[in-house]
Amino acid sequence: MTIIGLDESNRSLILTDWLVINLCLMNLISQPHIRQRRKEARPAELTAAALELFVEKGFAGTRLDDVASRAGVSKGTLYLYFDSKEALFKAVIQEGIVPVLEEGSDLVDGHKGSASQLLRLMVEEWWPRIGDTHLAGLPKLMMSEARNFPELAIYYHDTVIVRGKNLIRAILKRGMVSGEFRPVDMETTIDVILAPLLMQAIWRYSLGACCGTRHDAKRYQRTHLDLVLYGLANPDQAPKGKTPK
Amino acid sequence: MTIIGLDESNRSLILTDWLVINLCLMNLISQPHIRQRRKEARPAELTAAALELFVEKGFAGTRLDDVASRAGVSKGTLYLYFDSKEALFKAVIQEGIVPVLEEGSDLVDGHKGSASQLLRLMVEEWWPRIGDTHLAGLPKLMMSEARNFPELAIYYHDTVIVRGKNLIRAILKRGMVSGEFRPVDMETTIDVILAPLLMQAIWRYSLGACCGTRHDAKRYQRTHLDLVLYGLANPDQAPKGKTPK
Amino acid sequence: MTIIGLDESNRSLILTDWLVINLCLMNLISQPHIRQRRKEARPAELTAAALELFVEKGFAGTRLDDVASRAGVSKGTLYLYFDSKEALFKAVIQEGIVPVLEEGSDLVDGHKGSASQLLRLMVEEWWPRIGDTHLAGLPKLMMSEARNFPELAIYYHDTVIVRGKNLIRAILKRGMVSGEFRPVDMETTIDVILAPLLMQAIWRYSLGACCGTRHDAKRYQRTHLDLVLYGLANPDQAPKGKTPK
Amino acid sequence: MTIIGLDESNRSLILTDWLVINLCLMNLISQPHIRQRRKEARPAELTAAALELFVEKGFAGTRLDDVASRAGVSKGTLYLYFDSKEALFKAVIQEGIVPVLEEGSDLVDGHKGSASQLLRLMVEEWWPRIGDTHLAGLPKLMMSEARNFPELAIYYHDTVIVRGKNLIRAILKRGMVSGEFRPVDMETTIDVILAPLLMQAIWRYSLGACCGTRHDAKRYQRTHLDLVLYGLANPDQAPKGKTPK
DNA sequence: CATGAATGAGTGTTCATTCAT
DNA sequence: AATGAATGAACACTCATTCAT
Repeated sequence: MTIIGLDESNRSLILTDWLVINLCLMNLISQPHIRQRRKEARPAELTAAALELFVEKGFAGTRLDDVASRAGVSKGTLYLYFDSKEALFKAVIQEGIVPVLEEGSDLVDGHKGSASQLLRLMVEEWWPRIGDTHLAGLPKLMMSEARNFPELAIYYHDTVIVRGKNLIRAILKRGMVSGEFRPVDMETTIDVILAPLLMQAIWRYSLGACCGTRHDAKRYQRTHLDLVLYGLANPDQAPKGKTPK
Repeated sequence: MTIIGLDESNRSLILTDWLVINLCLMNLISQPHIRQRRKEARPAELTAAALELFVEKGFAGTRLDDVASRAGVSKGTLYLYFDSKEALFKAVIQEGIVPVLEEGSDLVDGHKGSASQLLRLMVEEWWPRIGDTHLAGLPKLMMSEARNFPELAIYYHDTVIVRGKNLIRAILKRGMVSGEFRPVDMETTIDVILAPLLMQAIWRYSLGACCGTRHDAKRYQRTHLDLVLYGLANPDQAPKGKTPK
Repeated sequence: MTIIGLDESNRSLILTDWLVINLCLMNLISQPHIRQRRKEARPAELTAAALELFVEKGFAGTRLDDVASRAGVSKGTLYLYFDSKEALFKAVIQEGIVPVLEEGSDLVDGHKGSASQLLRLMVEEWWPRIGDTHLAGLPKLMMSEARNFPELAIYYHDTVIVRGKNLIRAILKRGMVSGEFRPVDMETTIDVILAPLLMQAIWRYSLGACCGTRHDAKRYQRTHLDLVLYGLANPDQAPKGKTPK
Repeated sequence: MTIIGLDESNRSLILTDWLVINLCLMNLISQPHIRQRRKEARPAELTAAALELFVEKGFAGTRLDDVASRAGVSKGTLYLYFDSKEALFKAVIQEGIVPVLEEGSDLVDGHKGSASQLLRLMVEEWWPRIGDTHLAGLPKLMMSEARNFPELAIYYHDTVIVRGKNLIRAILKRGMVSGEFRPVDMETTIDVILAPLLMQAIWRYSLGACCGTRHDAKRYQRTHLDLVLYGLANPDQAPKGKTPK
């Protein structure tokens, strides 16, 4: 196709042109720029397709044929970019977790208001940036496959979980220092606060996809925040009878 | 059976006869019992083995050979009791969910004290009865495989999830009626309260099994309860400055 | 069951009786006469069941489970009488071919009338004695499995085919000697005469069992005989314009 | 395709260019052709191998491993072309029955001579075209497996048997109309005439393959024709004392 | 004798991986 | 770079055979 386009604009090719062409063809038809652009997009297209299928069927239940055809390429092509199914899996995980936590960190560092406001901000931002994204499939995928890929699980843990918890820890610490939050057991509180967020993501890609009584994400988060902020509120300081903000 | 019939029709046997008979028949009778017991125990042994492996590796990743050998039988034997891998999976799920929710329901109905105490009781009982059991693998398994077995997911949802939520709903309703809990959005609150429990179980059989910074279940639950009860406490009623019990 | 019947008629058993009984039981409950009779019938019941199934599904396609349950026994019992599936198959063949050819031979030897009449008699007797019997399944079975059991095929060939051909040969010879039949190539004629009989049997247990436009066996045989006798009739001798008898 | 498009738009290429191109591309083009040819030939190679083995061992007794290795490929390759063992079986049957009956029909329609000659021609042609071919295994295979594949048996019946009988019927009708043949029962006569042909094919792939006293096909057919034509000859018309031709 | 639970070798089928083009 | 035909190891499932009872 490419070649046809190329020669359609050169109806009077002479021998030298042909030699050039042949040289190109001998390189197994080297790809012009349009292809080039796609070529760079390929890995991302493949991991995107793979993410969806891994999340849906699990690692072992996913066929590379399906991944390839969902990405619009042949199965062989997949192996140009990934050495094995496992390598693809790892790429899916690693690609999925890179970007977001940086922003969270910036958010925390740059924030000027109260810890409550910051926590609210974090939770509210989590939904559009992760929870409502395909990225939200990652937690479910990682939970499902952790024991089949322990090293990867550790990597995920250290890169995502630990850093996510760091964000919450920073907020809690700030709130407790300022007296806005009552003193609580730090580490377990972090887990308890995060659990509903994670469960929401996991649910969405598991039971929620089957027997979904439509889930109102916004309401769920509002309730979550409400409960957590109430639960953290320092009774000695906060004005009584008022919802903590 | 034959033997039983035989002694029922001979009521005039005296002790010595029985000794003779018993000695003679011992190797005809006693071993069948062992066999019998084994035969009846087999399905449970197999589903137990299967549960462990399904939870660990996922459905597709589990080899029936492994299930069989973990149960101490050959692969063929497995097929005496289950028609297919899928049938085994379904049996694992169904067998796992039968027993516990009844007790929960009784607990709620029979409780005399405050809603807070009841909620505390529920959460505290959940751990030894489910969370600390192999049954706790079920949520993780179901989350992982829901989309591969949608009908089963619906069954699980209706049988376990819905009924579990009913328990919490009953408690919340009681507390809100009595004024012990402040008014909150019922349905989402239920989910938010349950999420940390479920996450704890899921975690235990996923990332927790790999990168477990030893998880202190008791402390986690104490914090969870603390946060929830604080968060639900009715500020108009509860004595200020005091941790809700 | 047997035992129950036995002790129901002896409500006042004393010790010695019990010793006798126990001795019997130690022999693993020796079988009374009713059983005995069945015991002798067992092999025949089993081969009968096996014949049907082998004919229907072929050797490899037949499950011993099915054979046993069609004969009303358990699979283990089958192995009390036959060492292996192959042994059962051989028994089926051997049992099926024993009886009939003797009679044919007697028929030929004792016959006084014309060769035509004898041939007609043979063909007509073939139907009720073999063709309309389960035995007619044997040719189909043997054809199907000959190459899987060459030695058995040779045995069958020598025992059935050769002897069957001998019968026809004797008749043809007699007819040719007497001038009733015109001279023909003996050996191939025998085959050509037998072929429709065999095909009829084979058909019945193969395509005829599926897409049977109801097959009128009598008419088929009449036509066969008619064609053969016409075809063999000696034009120099037979009264012209008259159907040969 | 690319290459073709390329040269279509370059009509001014001269011979030398083409030589260059051909040399360069030779290893890009010529080998695909070989592949292509193989790829298209594969199904036929596979069904050919399968036919042999199915005829020899029966459907259930044939291992796909053997089919594949007889065709010179691996077992997996077989599944690129056939969905299942059963699909392969059906392909074997369907592929085997397509071609020959058309010719027979043409033969009958175009024939000018006597019905006897036509019948002789049909029978004589049958041997080199079918009887002496691997196709002759089909009847044996179909007989053996009819009851395991009833729908296929019906298809075979309607496509092969019925049409084969139509050919004979047409000949008989012609001969009876012309007075060449005496009046006989049409339908059963067809069967009786065909039976020796079919038996010959079946025999060849069953007992004949084991205990073959070498079978003289030509002589067998001559006798068959001789007997049939004598048997059909109209005594009112045919010159007496003369073998019908 | 009779049973049927247990076995494990064998086979149909799938699918990750390779490689010639 | 891309394809897809080919491979073969792996696994679900079957069934002839054994054996404890």
